[in-house]
Amino acid sequence: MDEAEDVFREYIQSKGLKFTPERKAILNYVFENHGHFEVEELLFEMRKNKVRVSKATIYRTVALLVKCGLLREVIFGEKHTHYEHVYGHEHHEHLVCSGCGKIIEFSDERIEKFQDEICVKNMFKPESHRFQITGYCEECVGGKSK
Amino acid sequence: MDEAEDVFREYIQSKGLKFTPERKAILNYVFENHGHFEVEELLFEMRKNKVRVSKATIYRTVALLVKCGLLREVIFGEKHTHYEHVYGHEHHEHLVCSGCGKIIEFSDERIEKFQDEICVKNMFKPESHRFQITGYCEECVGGKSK
DNA sequence: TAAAAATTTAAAATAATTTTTATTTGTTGA
DNA sequence: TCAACAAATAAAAATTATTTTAAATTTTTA
Repeated sequence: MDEAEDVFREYIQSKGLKFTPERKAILNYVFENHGHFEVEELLFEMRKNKVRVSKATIYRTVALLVKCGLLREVIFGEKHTHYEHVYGHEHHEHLVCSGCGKIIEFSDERIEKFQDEICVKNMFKPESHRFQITGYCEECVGGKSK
Repeated sequence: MDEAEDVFREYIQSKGLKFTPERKAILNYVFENHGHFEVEELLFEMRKNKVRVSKATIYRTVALLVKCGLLREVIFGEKHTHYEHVYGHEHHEHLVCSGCGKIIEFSDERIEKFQDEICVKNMFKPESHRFQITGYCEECVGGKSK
């Protein structure tokens, strides 16, 4: 958590921006209270604790956190963006249950090798990848609501 | 193309829906003129040829085409949904260039094996997957505009 | 052909996100 | 210290993609 703050602070400063109380508060909430989250949730969580920041500031700050590599966007098929921690978590992929919305994380070193192999073949310089499997989790198999 | 129409017609009828001229026209444009496309493009293309259908109808029809397995949604990191043909194309994954937006398709049988292995391990019933690599294509490496 | 059902259009509504505008805060230097 | 400049904020308005609504039209069926 403190180290995440260092990374953010450093990024902020390198861009000639300011490490404002709002940015600090958002960073704290992002890294103390959530795994995957959405902007709306974060806002709600902060409001609940009487920490008042505007929605626009959250959107702008989260964008900064993505840019400096602390967060990444994850798209689960809903209309709004989900975010997850990059800092302090090893890279992983997702299983998304269409029944109950549950997210199961998994990782496998073979995926990176794969990526490299494919990129070499296509003369492509990879920056990131996303592997996502959609289907039904154990509990939802059988009573498939969709 | 004709076969795609058969699939659609069959689906439509199996659901007790109607194979209207609008639906037929949209199907034709989807399968004659496009690889990847967006609703807005499709609308534009049809208007250009004086084929008049409302945007709402396109959205509704495209959703039907997804449901019956002729199309699938692909998310490239933009705010609007992209669609691609499933019918007549084998399954593939995407390399998305952040520089110029180019999409390179690739496929590899190992990915399906992988999926199955991971799903068994997690007691998950897969329905679909998506593997996408973001980065820079040959031409864009060097002059990285982002 | 009349009545019911489904579909269409166009406009309004919605949802997520971005932009604008006026205000606030922080900093700088005379 | 205080004007003046830059950056950041809140709140509201704007935007974009998509969905819904309501009214009109088409199709099907009895």
